[in-house]
Amino acid sequence: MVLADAQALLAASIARFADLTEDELQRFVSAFTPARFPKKAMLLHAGEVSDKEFFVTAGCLRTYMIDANGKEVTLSFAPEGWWAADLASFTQRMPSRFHIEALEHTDVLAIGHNAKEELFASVPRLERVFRLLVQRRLAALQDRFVQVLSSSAEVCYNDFLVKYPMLHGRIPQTVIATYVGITPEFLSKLRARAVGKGRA
Amino acid sequence: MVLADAQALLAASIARFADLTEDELQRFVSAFTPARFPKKAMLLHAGEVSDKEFFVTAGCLRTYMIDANGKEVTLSFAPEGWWAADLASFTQRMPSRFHIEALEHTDVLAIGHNAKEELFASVPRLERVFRLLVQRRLAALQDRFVQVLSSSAEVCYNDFLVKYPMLHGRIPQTVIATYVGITPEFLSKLRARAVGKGRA
DNA sequence: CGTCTATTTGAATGTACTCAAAAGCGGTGG
DNA sequence: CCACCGCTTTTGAGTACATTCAAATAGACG
Repeated sequence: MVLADAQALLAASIARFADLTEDELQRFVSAFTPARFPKKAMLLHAGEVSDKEFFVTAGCLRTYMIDANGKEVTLSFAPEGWWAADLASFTQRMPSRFHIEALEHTDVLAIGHNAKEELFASVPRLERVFRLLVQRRLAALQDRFVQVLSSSAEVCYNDFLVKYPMLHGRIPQTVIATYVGITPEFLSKLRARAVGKGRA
Repeated sequence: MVLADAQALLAASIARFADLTEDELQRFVSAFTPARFPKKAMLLHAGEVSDKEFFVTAGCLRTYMIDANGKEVTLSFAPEGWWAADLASFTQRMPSRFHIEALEHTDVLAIGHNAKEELFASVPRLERVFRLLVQRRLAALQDRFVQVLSSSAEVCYNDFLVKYPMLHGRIPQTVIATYVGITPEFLSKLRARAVGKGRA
């Protein structure tokens, strides 16, 4: 993807939240630095203090953690047009509990802590934009949380398919299982059952 | 609780996030209106557009929803010093998916949508403070989410006890069960087992 | 006390897990 | 071109965790 296209995607994703002037949008976009990562690259290791927020313009990132039993738990995927970051670590300068990994060859626009603070100083209205963005993420996580707490594995898996249709066939089932919160073996059995019921 | 004490609690809870002047703090606190609710009062019904954010100064609120199968799922409790609100509904003016209920006779300081916007206009730095507050809530929910997805019911219940020690004995077990994500019967069995292991 | 609701207990069932092994699939070298 | 390797996915048997439904018991409140 050409850099200008990536920047346009970023600008579009933020423009929904506030009426920014051309100049403000320009300053916003140019605060980000492009970067690309090969498949399996680790963009953040648990224990590090995160200094980047990533906006994905191509490929896909995964944010996950290792639980007390050594099992991976996937918090979210970030395909094109989505954000990935450990905000707690980024904002509060504390060690991250999450890993961020490239599931594919992935292009991002990244912004560091200092650049973000300077951006806020330069365009104070963005403070509000980012608050709204974080609130959306909170609302989205609330949804997912309530669903996991109240639904069967089958429902959660179907929800993954609906929520991330663009990831169909791009992600190994072992990884999807860590998102749904089940074992890969059981996910395989769910899929077999779904085929029997007439779904591909 | 005397109003002044309640306001002091609110001021203290916000002062951790930014160095505000006396004047700013004063404007912040006086944007809130005190209110009190009897046990079982509904502060917000799902389907309504939420127009209040609540800061609890005495008693306890519960934020929950009814899932597709008609079961209650508790997102969070808000005892003294905690916040309760459906931010998605409040910010985006959309129908709430959550109910907010008083589990006890509860005193709050409440702020409506207009008052909050005026407050932001009057003290722009608060925009940042609220962003940080929301980020904390997001981080807290991430923790809880990962735990629910990766831990047994027993671990989740113990975590409730650790997280909300001040609620010990104040909340019916049927409600705690909706927080942990299990049936009240099974929670009872967990407790029986814990007693056998030597815990009260 | 009696009534209402909350909690506990028990038996049968279902959902998802573990462990083990087999099958599929893409790449690589002979 | 195919035989083999390593990795992912599937299948199966046995087990553990949690649920449902039903009934007994305990607490709270008038």
